[in-house]
Amino acid sequence: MAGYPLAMAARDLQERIKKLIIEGRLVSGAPLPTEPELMAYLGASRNSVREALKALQAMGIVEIRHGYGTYVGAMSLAPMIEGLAFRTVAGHYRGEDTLLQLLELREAVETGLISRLAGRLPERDLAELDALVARMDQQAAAGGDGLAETDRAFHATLYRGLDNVLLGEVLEAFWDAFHRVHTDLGGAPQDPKVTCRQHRDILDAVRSGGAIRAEEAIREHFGNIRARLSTTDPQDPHRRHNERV
Amino acid sequence: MAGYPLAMAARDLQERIKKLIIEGRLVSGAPLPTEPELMAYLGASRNSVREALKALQAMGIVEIRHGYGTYVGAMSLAPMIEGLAFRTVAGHYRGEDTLLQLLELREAVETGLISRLAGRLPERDLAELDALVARMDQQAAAGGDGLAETDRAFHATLYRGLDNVLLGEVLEAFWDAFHRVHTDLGGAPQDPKVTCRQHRDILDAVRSGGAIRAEEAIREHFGNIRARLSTTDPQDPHRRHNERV
DNA sequence: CTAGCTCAGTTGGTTAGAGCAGCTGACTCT
DNA sequence: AGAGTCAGCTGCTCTAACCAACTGAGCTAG
Repeated sequence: MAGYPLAMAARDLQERIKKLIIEGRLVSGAPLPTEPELMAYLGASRNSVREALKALQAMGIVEIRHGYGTYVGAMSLAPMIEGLAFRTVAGHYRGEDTLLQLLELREAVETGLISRLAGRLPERDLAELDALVARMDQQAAAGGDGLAETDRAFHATLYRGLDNVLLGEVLEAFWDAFHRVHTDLGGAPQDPKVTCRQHRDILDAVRSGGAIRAEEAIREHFGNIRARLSTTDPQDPHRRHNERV
Repeated sequence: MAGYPLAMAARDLQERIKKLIIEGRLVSGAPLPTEPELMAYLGASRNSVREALKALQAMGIVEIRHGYGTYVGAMSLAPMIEGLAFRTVAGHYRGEDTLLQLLELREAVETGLISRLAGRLPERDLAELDALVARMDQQAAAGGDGLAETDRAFHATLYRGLDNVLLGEVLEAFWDAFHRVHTDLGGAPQDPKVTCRQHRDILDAVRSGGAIRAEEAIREHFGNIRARLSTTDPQDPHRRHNERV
């Protein structure tokens, strides 16, 4: 309609919108043109524009707010979590050990990284970790509410010391994906007390500076989760099925 | 239209299609219902169904082939590469050191993992790595064509020894994202000879079993790439701009 | 004068129907 | 029997209309 090759629109539309963001140096949250404006600019129908936006939204590149506008997305790793989670669940229901694989991925990466942290964490982070373990204790003593969130925070805070935002996000994404699939599949929750003690062990090891001891602490932690996994992972994963995928 | 809540269609459509895959135990490549069939099954218009499919396609969950049908996707980490690459490019053009961050992510993870491989790789893999380094030598002597692909294969083969398919895919995804962004941004290619020697060093270290030496070899390799990065990363990244992304 | 409500206008969400484009497989003509 | 053709599936794009969510200006009541 506007002098374009008249074929293969969809794929290109996404690229052109991306280009718009790149070349405009747009930061997350910056407003994008409205749908009618995009139609004019891209020379495509409303429909095609919307399909492109939907795809970009799925990748976290744009954010669409009904009745408000379209904006540059947060570009978090949320889509990656989504993808990993689905992939894991789908594989699981076909009888593959994908959840275990995901756990091993976390274990491999975290054991590899923990030794670089031993004895190198600033007091400020250590104090924060202390507080988190303390809270964990409380939550474990009570029903165990909110324990997962504290666990997440612990790992996040731990690897913040590596001083790489991206790395931190990736690890959080792995944690999220695992946790989400685990609960969606109705996996058995950990024993709060054991989990708590293991986190304290990790913190102690990192504080005292022993790289090898830290690695062992992490490995034991994951070993515990893994044990729980296999006890509740019968051949027929049909048992329970949540709405969320 | 078909007795459904009459609101909030789009988001749910994706979930329902996912559910279709999960509950059908569909493997990658299995055919999905056609658009008209999905319209009937989901009780939504063509347009909404297509938007949902587009989003799922962007996540690698379905694959759409024009004139042929819709199929369950490969669920590879390709979307994650896409997302990472865009995020990196966008940040770069806003003056952030995202490419360096991505490289450091790779370095952190790979240095963490290499020690677990030292002395543990089966002879079969070592031989394959030998062949790859040899090919690298050839390609370095010639113009340097195909060197990148060999580099990729080297890293992929190396971490195959960790015996976790998912981990291997994640590392490959990081490699792909970095390589793609680096070339798209017109970064300076490595010195083929240096790269070649460093890969041989890594292989030697892994073969001889020295965990620490292996780590050092990896670190030196990445240090080299990093040095190249900073020499060609002026304050104004405007210099060149590719079509892709 | 201000606090709160209302409503018009903007933005995205959904539907409908028509026609275009790529692929397959059976049918036909040589 | 083989090769070309065409009917029919498939997904792709467009147009046009209406629905639904949100904002903000303006009005009303206190």
